[in-house]
Amino acid sequence: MSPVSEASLWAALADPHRRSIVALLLERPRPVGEIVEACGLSQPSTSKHLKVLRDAGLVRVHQDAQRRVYALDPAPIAALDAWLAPYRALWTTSLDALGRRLDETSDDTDEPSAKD
Amino acid sequence: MSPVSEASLWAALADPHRRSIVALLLERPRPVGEIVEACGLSQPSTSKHLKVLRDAGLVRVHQDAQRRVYALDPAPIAALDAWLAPYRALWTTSLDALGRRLDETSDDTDEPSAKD
DNA sequence: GCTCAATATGCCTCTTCGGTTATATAGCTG
DNA sequence: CAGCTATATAACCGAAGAGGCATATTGAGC
Repeated sequence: MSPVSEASLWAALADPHRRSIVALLLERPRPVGEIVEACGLSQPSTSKHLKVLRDAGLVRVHQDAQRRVYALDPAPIAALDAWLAPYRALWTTSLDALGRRLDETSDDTDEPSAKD
Repeated sequence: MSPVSEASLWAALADPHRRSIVALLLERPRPVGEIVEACGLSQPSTSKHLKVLRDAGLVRVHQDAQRRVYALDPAPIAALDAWLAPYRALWTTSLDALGRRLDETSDDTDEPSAKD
């Protein structure tokens, strides 16, 4: 019944520009032109990103004359939240248990930091 | 705070195999061999995925003889949760406000619920 | 020190993805 | 209907990513 696969949801959000768009639409629905301007991308490129977001079910379109107004659809993000749920226990409930786990497995003072 | 870029976190989780690995490690820390078997991938490919996860800060390694035992690190996932926070309001607090928004912009009848 | 076991890396290929330019479509306006 | 505006789609290209095979590395055991 799920109209969109979780895979396409992750794939959609993997791109930083698309996350920006999603963030923009969190504030309020916007027509394409506005998104183009805000993102600094070309119009075709933006349209493609919007298509990916549409296919992932993350946004909905409302046609208003020649304008297409995009709005966020919360459902897929809620699905993300659901995916996250089992992990949330790691830093809320049993932080100590995990702490022990990491502790006994850390010999490695490595920091993968500063990649990007 | 987060030593690793959000971008690499998303990129890491964008791959379904890597999400599988993360899910495996949620149950318990595992050596590479076990992950290889569970994922059905080749050992080199698995090692590469593990490197990506390491670079994203999602996993930590504990060397045990020749074995490398990988364990989940909750911090980056907590960061994901933080990212999600502003959106969470969409389906918890102001569902009605958003409902109106979607309503007036709906040309498509959708169903929530989406698993992989 | 040699060999085996476990894991990581290098190299190569193939596909996917994101961006660009050019063009098509649809609605408005005169 | 002509022309303009707003957006989508197509064709193309270069870059990145994921998988496979072969090989390097490292620790253990004899």
